[in-house]
Amino acid sequence: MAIAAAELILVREGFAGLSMRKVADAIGYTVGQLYLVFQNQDELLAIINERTTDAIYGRLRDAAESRSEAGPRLRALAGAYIEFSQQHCHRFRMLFEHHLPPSMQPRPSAELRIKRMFELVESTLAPLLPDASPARLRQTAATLWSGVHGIAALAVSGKFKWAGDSDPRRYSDQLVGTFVAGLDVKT
Amino acid sequence: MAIAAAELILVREGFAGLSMRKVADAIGYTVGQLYLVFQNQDELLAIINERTTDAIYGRLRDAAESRSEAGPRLRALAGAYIEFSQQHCHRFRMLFEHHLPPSMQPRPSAELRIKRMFELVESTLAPLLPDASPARLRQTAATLWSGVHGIAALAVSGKFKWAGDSDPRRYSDQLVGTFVAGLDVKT
DNA sequence: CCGCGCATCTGGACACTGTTCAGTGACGGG
DNA sequence: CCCGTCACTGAACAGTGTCCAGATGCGCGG
Repeated sequence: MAIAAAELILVREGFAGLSMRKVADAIGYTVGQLYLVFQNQDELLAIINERTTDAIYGRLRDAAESRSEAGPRLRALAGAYIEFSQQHCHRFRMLFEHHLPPSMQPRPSAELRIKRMFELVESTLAPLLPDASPARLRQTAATLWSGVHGIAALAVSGKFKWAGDSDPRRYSDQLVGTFVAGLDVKT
Repeated sequence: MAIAAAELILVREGFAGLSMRKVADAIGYTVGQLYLVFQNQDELLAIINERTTDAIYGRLRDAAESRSEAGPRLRALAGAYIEFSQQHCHRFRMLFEHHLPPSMQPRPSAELRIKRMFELVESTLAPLLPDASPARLRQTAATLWSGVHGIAALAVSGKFKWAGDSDPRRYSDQLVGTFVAGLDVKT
C-alpha cells in the first residue's frame, strides 16, 4: 500500500524527504498512477496525518485505562502524548507542521478525530470539575491540553536543549500536577 | 536589504512561498549575488528567525514593564506572546516549523536569544517561588512557557476552530492563572 | 484466430525549487 | 592602449509536484 510505504519513508527520512517519486518507486508504481489514487500530495499527507492522529488516540486511550483516579489519569495521558511525540517525532512533526493550502479544506474525518481526542481529555478532566458548565469544562480541557502539546512541540524541536534537564516527562508531570492543584483552589 | 525584502515576502506569501529567486528579484539582485551574501537559504531563514525572536523579546519586555505584580505580569507576558503569534503568524510559524538540516548547527547568537527569553520568564516567575532552587525555578519557567507556547502554536494552526470560542487569550489567561494558583498550593 | 475499441498506464514534459560556476564585462594600473 | 583582476551574470544541474499525449495491453465481436 502506498500509505504504508510513505509512512516508512517519513519515519526514515523525515517530512522534507518524502516525495511522490520516492513513494512511487518504493511500491513499484509510477508517479502518474499515484495521482490516480490521490488527488495530490497534500491529500496523501493528510491521510497519513489522520493515521497519526488515530495512533495517538489509541495510546491515550490505553494510558487512560491504566489509571482510575482522575489526577494520575491525566498525568498518564500527558505522558503518553509526550512519549509518542518523542518516539515518532517525524510523524508528530508532520502532523502539526504541514498545513493544507487554503484552497483545500480539511477532510471532515480529520476534524472528527481531533474532536475525539479533545473529548477524551474532557471526560478525564470532568471528575475534577463536577460543578463546571460544559463550556467551561471544554475550555479547561483545551487549555490544559494545549499546554501539554506545547511541551511536546518544544521538546521535539530541541528547544529544551539549553536547560540541562531535557526529559520532557518531568515538564508534563509538573504542568498537569500544578494545573490540577490550581483547579482545586478555585473550587 | 535582502533580509527586509525576504521578511516582506514571508509576511505576504508565507513560509512556503519564500524562494531565493523571489528575494533576489525583489531587490534587483541576482541569485548568484545572494549566495555571496548568505551561505545558503537556511542561513537567510535563520537570520530572519533571529529577528523574529528579537521582536518577540521586545514585546515581552514591554508587556512585563506594564505591570508590577508578579501574577498580572505573567499574564501580560503570555498575552503578548499570544498576540504576537496571531499578528505575525507567518513569522511565528517559520520560527518553529523551519528546522536546520542536521549538518548545520544553529548560530550561537540564536541560542542566546532563546535563553534570554526564558530568563525573562524566569525572573518574572521568581517572586512567586521565593524558596525554590534555581534549577526548580528554571524548570517551572520552562513548563509554564511551554504551555503558553502550545496555546499559541495550536491557535496559529487553527486547531481551536472546533471549540466555539476561539480567542486564544482566554486560554492563556486561564493557563497562567490556574498554574500560578497551583504553585501557591504547593508552597 | 484476427482486428478493433476501450481503458489503463507510462514516461516525458512543464514550471518551479536550491545551488553552483564558467564566462562575461567593467574598471583601474602600467 | 592593453592587460589583469575582480564582481557579477545567467545558464546549467538535480531535484520537486503535477499533468497529459501517446503507447500499451486487454477483452470482445466477427
